[in-house]
Amino acid sequence: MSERARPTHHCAELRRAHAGERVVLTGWVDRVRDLGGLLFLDLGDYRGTTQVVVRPGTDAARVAKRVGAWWVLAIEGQVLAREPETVNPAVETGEIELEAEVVRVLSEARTPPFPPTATADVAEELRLRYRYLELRNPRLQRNLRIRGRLASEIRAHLDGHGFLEVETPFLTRSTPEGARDYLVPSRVHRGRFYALPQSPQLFKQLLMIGGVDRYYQIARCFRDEDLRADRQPEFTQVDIEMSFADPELVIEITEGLFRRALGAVGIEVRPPFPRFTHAEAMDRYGVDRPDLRYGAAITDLTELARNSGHRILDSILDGGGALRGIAAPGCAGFSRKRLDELQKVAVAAGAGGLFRAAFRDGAVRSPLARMLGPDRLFRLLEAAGGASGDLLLLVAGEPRTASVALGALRRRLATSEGWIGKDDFRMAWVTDFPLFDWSETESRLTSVHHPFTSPHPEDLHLLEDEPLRARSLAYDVIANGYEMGGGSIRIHDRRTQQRIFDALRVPPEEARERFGFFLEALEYGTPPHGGIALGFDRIAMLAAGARSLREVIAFPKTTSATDLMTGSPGSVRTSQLDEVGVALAGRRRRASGAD
RNA sequence: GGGGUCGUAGUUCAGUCGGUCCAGAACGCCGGCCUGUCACGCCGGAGGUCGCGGGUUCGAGUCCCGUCGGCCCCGCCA
Repeated sequence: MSERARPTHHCAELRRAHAGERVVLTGWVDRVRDLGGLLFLDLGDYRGTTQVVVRPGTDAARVAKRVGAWWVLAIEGQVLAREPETVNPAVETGEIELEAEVVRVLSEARTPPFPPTATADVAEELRLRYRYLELRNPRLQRNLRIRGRLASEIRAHLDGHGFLEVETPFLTRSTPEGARDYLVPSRVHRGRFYALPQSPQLFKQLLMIGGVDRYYQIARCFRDEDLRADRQPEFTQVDIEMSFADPELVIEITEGLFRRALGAVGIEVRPPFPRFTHAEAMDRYGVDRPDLRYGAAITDLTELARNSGHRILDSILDGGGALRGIAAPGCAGFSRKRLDELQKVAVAAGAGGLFRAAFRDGAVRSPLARMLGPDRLFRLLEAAGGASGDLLLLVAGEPRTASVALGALRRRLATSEGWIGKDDFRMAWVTDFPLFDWSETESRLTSVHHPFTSPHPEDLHLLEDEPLRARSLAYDVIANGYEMGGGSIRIHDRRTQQRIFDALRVPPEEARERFGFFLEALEYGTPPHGGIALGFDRIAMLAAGARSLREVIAFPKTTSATDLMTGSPGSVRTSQLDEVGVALAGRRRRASGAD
């Protein structure tokens, strides 16, 4: 009688051809069907299940009578081909069963708070608290396997292109700009703090200076900001940097990476990906990460609409405004209620109002018809790429605002009208981002990308006088309306870097204090370099067809950045605080639970 | 920081206008019966801080205020 617990086969492996073999299976009890005499139990793991038959009166039966769901067993016995009338065609292993001779209980199990293999209707709060149980669910098993496969393919791709995987510190220092840092107090240096990296940005540039001319890392990053379905406080970037690179090289390597990694999980993307300048993306789609899985792009109709006789429209256009529109396919029959909803969406997105025209059966219905006339409305429809049956939605106003509002309508309609095919996957590049934008709250310029992004060489002369018109050598890679990553060619000379800090109004003493080491490094022979950082969790999320990053992270956090399983963040003893020289601000002390 | 939404047996939910609702169902769990089941079946049983605190009321799961937690969104996220 063998005492071994090591399986000879896994639970989805046995077939008719194994009949007669003596095997050992290990796994969880999925279900027990005790018929009083005969007892069946399904033994399984993430690969599948195998039916075990236990005969009455045997030693195996005496043990099997006790077991419950999710006990861990090793079962030794002989594989039997089932009689034709007892074959279960719904199960891969349904042609055989294992006749138990020895049932060993490796582990008993409490009844789980929810059935791990059927979690669809279970409150997420509960699933997160017992995440290790939910991980047994086939959906999460599949997602984790997709994620793991992506990581290994990405490594293989980059290794194959001469990139070296290098780790960079987690305990580093806070940098200005960007998100809030997670801080770690120093015990040795009271009153000083490490910051967890928001990205390995400076380190990867220093690796270029250090002669590692092709670097990558699948790196954890930390940002203490409010969360969303597609944002976690700690997340993973595929961080890539290379010396002597131009945007074309970065794009080529990245496209190859996506083709290989996504291809390995059954998603075909075909480089070269289409490209849009940031200005084109904003004008045509009203966002900097357009979803290309559906049409209804935005068209500028200003010239066709001039001198319409419509008082409001004319005054907007004469004042330098634009008329832009989208043709929503098949939406001509929308009810008054649905049109009102669209109006609300447009106004919430900044539009002053929403004009519309519905085209059906060679006729047009529109509040604009009386002033513009049907012929002009049909010309607008044609210019917007529409046809009979479509609903033309028009926004007049400041050109960019009009596009942003129409972009919001486009996204809303894509969801409500089912414009998105289930297996569509469309990637693209957005290039020529502005270098700066204006922060109303801080009354100063801020970097659109980050302060180490190279200005576009043609726009260097704009930095001091017209900085908001300056473009950068930054690029984003997008998929299905999500930003999948972004990168840039970096500044590699000290003087240009200084001009950027000046434009950002970073005080010289602060620049020196917080990354003097980096500015100094730039003075010791810096190769031109650039790279990209890809949002690995989002790649995995889209590859898995999931709607939330929590679906592709083994142990994710809630939208309030807590871990319901471990209870983090947790309180610490006062002695621990004393050790690191931290005192809680008065009224918070009790609330935080420190004791 | 703001808005929305949800919170009732282990789980998923129902619970009408505030009153036979000392809160029900299904699944799960426990016990009994059952030798070809595979969502086994049949019979029986146990199981509740209606998230928490306060208020209104003769009476609150239900109404009001506050608060905690999950999720979604805006701000924020170079």
